[in-house]
Amino acid sequence: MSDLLERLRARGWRMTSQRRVVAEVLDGDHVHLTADEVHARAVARLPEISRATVYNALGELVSLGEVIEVSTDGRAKRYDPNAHRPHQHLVCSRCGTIRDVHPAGDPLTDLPAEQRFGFTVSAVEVTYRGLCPGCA
Amino acid sequence: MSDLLERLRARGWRMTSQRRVVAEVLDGDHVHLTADEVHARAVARLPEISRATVYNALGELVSLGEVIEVSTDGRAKRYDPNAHRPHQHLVCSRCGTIRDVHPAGDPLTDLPAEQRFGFTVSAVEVTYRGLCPGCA
DNA sequence: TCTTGACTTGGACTCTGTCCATCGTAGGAT
DNA sequence: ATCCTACGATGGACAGAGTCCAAGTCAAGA
Repeated sequence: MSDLLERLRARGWRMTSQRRVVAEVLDGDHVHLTADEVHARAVARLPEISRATVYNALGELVSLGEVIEVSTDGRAKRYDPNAHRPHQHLVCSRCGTIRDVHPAGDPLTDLPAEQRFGFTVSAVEVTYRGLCPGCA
Repeated sequence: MSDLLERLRARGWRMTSQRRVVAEVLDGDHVHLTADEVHARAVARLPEISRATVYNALGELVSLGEVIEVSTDGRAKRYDPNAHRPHQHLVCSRCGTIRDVHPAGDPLTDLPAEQRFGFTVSAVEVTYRGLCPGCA
């Protein structure tokens, strides 16, 4: 069904019912679930799936570049399946809602050479914080 | 001695030996210690100080706006006393070193209205990732 | 110096995530 | 269709980071 499952199979990812469920749970836009939330939704479809398996599958999806790990609050990491289009996050400070945003321009070039301290900069994470319409 | 202690006292922050030590440990530029690191350094000066007290003091310094909480790695939060000048962070992906950087321009204005989903955006966090000179 | 409310303590507890020995199974080989 | 086996799943113990609480202590104003 989903491209994600197709891509994973094509890359030789051994398919199990557990992995399929985890990948399916992560399908969609503006999805930013914690590992426990993924586990809870997976259990709804496959009651005996364990936490360790969910953590394993998430870790592999991240390694494969199919899912991005996001830590917006210093608590649980969240998993974002929108990995194929560079984007940033807009987070509500009250309720924690997260939206993906796509600003113009490349934030990487915003850091002038004299501010790089000799670092080789290869990525930028940007998090916009504020209140969502429901919490304002 | 430090402005920080003066400001805290002026704002009616009840001064104790424990709080003084925590504030002193956080003095300086490019300081980004975890709570446990702050505790370890505090213990060197005040052997009986407890972890809970360090957490309490750090939490209050953050509430007072004197220290910024930074989560760059999804592990322990780090505490940055450079709270009075807006800045961003440059993080080494290998060794974890953190530098404060001050790019030109206001990153808040980079997010166009049609990308705000009705949010009232009030802050931006930017983390540049790469390799430091020692790890490159 | 006294008093009192705020601060500190340390241990128990929660949450998030990792590790490991054992069991089960996907998928290639026959 | 069946068999094999290496890879994946399981769940319980463990670890790291942080919070909570009841009891004891102390800073600072009266």
